[in-house]
Amino acid sequence: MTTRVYSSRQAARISGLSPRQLAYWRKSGLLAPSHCTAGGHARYTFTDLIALKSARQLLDAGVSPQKLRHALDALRRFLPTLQQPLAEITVVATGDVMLVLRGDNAFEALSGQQWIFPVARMAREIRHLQREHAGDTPQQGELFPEPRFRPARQAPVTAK
Amino acid sequence: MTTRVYSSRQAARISGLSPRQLAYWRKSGLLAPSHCTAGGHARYTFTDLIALKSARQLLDAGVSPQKLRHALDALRRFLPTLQQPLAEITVVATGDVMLVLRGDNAFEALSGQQWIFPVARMAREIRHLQREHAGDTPQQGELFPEPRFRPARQAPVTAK
DNA sequence: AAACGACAACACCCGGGTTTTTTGTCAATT
DNA sequence: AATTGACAAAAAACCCGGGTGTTGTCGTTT
Repeated sequence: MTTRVYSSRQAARISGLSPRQLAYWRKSGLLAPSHCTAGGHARYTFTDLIALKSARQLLDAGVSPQKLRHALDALRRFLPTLQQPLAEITVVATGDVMLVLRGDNAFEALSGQQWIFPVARMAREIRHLQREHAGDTPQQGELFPEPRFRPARQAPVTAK
Repeated sequence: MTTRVYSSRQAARISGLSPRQLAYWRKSGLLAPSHCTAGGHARYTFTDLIALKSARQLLDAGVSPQKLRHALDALRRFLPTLQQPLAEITVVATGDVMLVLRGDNAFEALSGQQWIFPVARMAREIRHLQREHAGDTPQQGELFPEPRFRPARQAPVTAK
């Protein structure tokens, strides 16, 4: 099967990024195309496009380019098997953070190797403790009333 | 059923916090016991203990006391039905963020009502795109090898 | 025992100014 | 058509004090 590739202009149009950004990102190593022609022209694969699109979403979410860079550096360092991190994992982000999710666990992409803590385990623990001591916990009607928040900024992501 | 309560000393021992902290937190309104004796002595319920234990974990995760305070203020403001937020919801955190999780969604406890994003939906979307273009994505052996982090830094690579 | 008050040490947050990064525009080159 | 290089503007990170919040310790009080 022939692997369809895209020129920088096409990649820019599809991802919503400027050609200039693609060029700079390529040169600086932030997000380089998987291939290039003999003449040195970029050739983006579909996977690359996913990464670019994800990057765009992260930027829109308020993540600064520098943080994105650091996060990607960290990810590449941690998980060398990932070719194009943004295309292969799930990331949540606001302006301040980038979290990498995997199953029950989550860790922070930015500040390096620090694990968060196992979400589900904690939840299970608490639930268990609560069951043991049923009757102590004040009954709460709605545990979580559908909170309606204003559609502020959108946050993005990517997945494997 | 009699509701078992705990003295401040007991609460401190169980939660791993210092009595001094409990006293200050109580006085400052960060995390006050649900009841107290006629003489003004604290009486922590089991639910309170869960909140205290959770607070401790958050501190251990690098959340500063001030951020914890702000987050709790925010949560109490957003979700007034919650008596003891830390005991009734799931929170993940690193030093920089606190996320409140609920089903597929997540929002940030600190900076207010900003939604992060629908994890599952995005994941589905991307996966769908990839299926359409199957054959393009280079196959990766282990998608996610158990990562063990090394506390070392190294220079980022520049792409050709 | 527990709470309170006062003091001190320490960590953290906020604001302003400086330095670095990122991006746009415009040739020049391949 | 795409990349490169040079320059400038904009944006973000960084550094550094000063003020505030937290916590430990030690008496005193309830």
